[in-house]
Amino acid sequence: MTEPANQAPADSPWKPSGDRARDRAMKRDAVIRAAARLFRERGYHRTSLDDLALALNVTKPTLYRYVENKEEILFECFRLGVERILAALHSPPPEATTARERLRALVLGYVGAITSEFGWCMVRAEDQDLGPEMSQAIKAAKTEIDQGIRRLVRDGIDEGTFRAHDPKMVAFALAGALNWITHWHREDAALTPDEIAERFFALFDGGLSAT
Amino acid sequence: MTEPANQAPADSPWKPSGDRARDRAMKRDAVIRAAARLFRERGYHRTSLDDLALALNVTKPTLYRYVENKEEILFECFRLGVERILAALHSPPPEATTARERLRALVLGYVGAITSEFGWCMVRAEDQDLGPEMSQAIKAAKTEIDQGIRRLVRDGIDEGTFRAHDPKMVAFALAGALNWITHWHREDAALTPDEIAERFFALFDGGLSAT
DNA sequence: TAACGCCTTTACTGGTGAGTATACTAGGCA
DNA sequence: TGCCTAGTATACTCACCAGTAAAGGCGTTA
Repeated sequence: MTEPANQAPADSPWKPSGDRARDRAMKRDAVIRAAARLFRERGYHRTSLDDLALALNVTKPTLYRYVENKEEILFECFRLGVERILAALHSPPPEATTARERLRALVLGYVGAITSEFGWCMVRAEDQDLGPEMSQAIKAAKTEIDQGIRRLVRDGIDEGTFRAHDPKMVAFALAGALNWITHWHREDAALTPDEIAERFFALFDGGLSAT
Repeated sequence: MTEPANQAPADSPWKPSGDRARDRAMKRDAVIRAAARLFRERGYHRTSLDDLALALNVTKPTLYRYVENKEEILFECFRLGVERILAALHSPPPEATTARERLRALVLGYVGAITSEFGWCMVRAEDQDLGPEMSQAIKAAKTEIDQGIRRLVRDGIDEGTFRAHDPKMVAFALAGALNWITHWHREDAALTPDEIAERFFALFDGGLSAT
């Protein structure tokens, strides 16, 4: 997730003092996180860079030292959120051997990501707001997640753990239910992410499990 | 849904010829529908009223004869979509007696509404884009739907038809899965709305049903 | 034909917000 | 001491867009 703090060749006389590079990275990170929070509160289009700068106690031109443009901020928010989901998908805990257990691990990780400050950006960010390359990257990540869920469902059916449902519809339904959490979790945070995940899993598990 | 065509007192000499009033209503309707399609394609903020006017072969000031402002257009799109869902919720077919059957009817109606041209507006329209009264109305409608689903689930549990799940979480999961359809149905319209509804219902029914 | 009202257009205003040119400040280094 | 660089601020430009003022057709009615 975080890049190595120092990208200059080690022997370069220009090597920044290290503190500086770390400062820069931290500041950039603060920009992204503050933006994620504002986007979640007000939406992308209703958040101006002046608003964002104000929230960080700086002015707009300062932001541009850490970030190319507004699009890049949105994209980074998206990326940071989605990476957590991909991690949950591709690195299930070693004790999760059956498809059912791997699905449970995925749901736990997914809910964690979606309830993070980046959840909104992952779900509500519209591809339209991004240039073609970034939009493409987002679409690819979403496809990867979708295919991963479908495969999990298919594996479960092959194993005999799950009833024969249409994997595509199950994947869509599950992703939808999970993504929708961003719409209600802020106002209604009665449950912790893990509690939500367990209940969602129980519901879908009941719908999938054989007998 | 449609107002009486003529709101002037019947004895008024100003009574419009009837055709005129019908024309007006049809034109207004065309504005709303065209807007719904554009919003779905490009998003609300990326659709200018000039775009909308162009799509209708008129110019922007013309739109303002049929509509107060851009907000009202969005609100109407939302309203038209949500009314279908409320209808499905409050007027289940008479043969649907058990909670399970009423839930199935709701899912069918919900999917129909969400796959309509107004689906996008219902789901993606951000309250933030609307003034306080309209935003309030939208929130009220959403709450009504949410409470309706919860009650349906609770009824099913009371009847013994459904297993004991947390009704709130079930309602959130179901609404999320259904709302999410807008995100994939346009590009992936391999199934008809009714087919989608049946599969979604089967999945949730499996998750809910006692044994 | 004349007069009225409805619909539409052309041509504007005003505000907002992304992005930038330029100048100022402070710390590291000679 | 004086220079260089990173970081910041002030003060803009430029485009876009919601909404409007004013005037030009056009059908209907008298």
